[in-house]
Amino acid sequence: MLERMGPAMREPSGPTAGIPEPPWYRPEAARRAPLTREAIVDAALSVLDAVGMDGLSMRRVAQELGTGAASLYWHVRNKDELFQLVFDRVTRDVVLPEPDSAHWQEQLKVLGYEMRKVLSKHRDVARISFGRVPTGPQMALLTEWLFTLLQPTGIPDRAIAYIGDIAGLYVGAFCFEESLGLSSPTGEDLPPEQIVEMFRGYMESLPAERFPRTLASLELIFDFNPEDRFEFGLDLMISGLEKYAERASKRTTPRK
Amino acid sequence: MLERMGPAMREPSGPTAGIPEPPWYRPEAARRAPLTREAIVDAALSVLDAVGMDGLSMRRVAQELGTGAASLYWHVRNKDELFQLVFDRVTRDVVLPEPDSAHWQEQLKVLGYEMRKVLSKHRDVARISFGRVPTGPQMALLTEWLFTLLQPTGIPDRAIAYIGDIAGLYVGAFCFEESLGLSSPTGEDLPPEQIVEMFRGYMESLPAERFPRTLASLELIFDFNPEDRFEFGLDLMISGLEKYAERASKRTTPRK
DNA sequence: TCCAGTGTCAAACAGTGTTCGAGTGCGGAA
DNA sequence: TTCCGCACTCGAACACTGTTTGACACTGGA
Repeated sequence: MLERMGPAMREPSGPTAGIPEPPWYRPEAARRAPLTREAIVDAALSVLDAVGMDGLSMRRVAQELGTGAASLYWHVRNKDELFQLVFDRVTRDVVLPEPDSAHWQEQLKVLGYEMRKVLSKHRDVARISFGRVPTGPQMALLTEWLFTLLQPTGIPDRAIAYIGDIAGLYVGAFCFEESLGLSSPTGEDLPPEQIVEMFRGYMESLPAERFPRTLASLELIFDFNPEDRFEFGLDLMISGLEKYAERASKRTTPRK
Repeated sequence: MLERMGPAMREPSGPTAGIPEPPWYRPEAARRAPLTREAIVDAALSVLDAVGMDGLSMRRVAQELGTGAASLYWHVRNKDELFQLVFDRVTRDVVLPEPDSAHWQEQLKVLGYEMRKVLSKHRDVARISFGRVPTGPQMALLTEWLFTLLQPTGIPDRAIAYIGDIAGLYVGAFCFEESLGLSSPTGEDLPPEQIVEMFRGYMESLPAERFPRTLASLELIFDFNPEDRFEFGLDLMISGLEKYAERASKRTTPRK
């Protein structure tokens, strides 16, 4: 007695149920793309956009592909590797301008914005990216680009090596926090504006004699403009770097 | 027929098994501290140190307290609130020096180190902290401290409001990444030095004609000295801030 | 003596990542 | 043509997870 049916007979029940289909008509194969790493990453990205990182389960990704969770494990070692693949796929989209050392400040800023754009393109990708290093060609290209851009400015190599790391950390962290939104400290999930209101109410209740400056600047503290804040951080790092460049150029062309 | 036994009879099996104990001798009550929010947070911290954030489950925390998971939910809304409580508890330990505007650079650095110290005291706390805002008195004190320290330097209020945010982001992100360690891009878990070796091997295999600078600086790129890197980032932000202070002091006491 | 309220907790629920092993179809060798 | 091994699929199961339910115990006050 046959317990398992061939693919042609595994059709949804209906008026044609039980009637075998001709062997050359294989609806499953036609309906879905072949199961490859690429296809799985695509599916994972759709799921991510639809339900976010917390909602993404192997079963959900498999469902997107019209198959079962176990099938994914032939192509992917585990969920973490899948996330890494998603991350690698997404970071492929970073495009770097031709390095121009004369305008290194602007170009660093462009890099920052570019990374932010890419991390914000798909939901929760920033969260996935965090604590993950882009391995592969993309990282190599970026490293070379950074050195090409900054070496002529006199910034020491060690600082260049560090800045790549730290800028990545900053942009990643910023986007991560942004994508998380703020969560209620009491654990319930409330609309964000209500949470902000909670915070604000608490801050306003502080005793004026102990917190005069905080209270006077409440407007600024609660004026969350992500664009400004992001740019401020970038500017901070870039003008920090300028010191290295200046010091180096002074050494090269002393004016004394 | 009694299906449930009283606490005095739920003793571990052994030679005394089955023999009732006098009612005034209640070993459970004596053995464990009363179940309070404080006690739960304590237990969570021990569990965290023992098995890390991924290993921490409500059942595990309950076990630490000699009870069941359900009991925790009377005191704590959910796991997320428990994490927030742990975070609040840990950040209470941040101590700030008396603000001294004449040495604001050093003091900002001290703040950075202090935050890093606190986040590194317990395992995975940095991970928990991320995307979480310290609410409550600690945040208020820190905000007031920052304004007190920086307003006399001429740094504009808006920049002060931003820097608190961004510095927190930086330190949190740094410790987070540090606490994660690096994870293999293929998802298997390997000893860190082996992963570094993988990366390095890949980088060394790059074609020399396209990646001359990267290859020349490989030593620097793979010289991961966390202390240096952390300090570099702090310095970057602080010297970035100095520009604001300089500009402001020039405006106040013009030398032209 | 009763009662309301605070607190406890076994059992169950719906979900997770991952593994196992039986089963499939296909390319190529015999 | 027959057969075999291999790449691949996937239902079922395992050992977990966070959280809810509802019955129960205990305590202080009326």
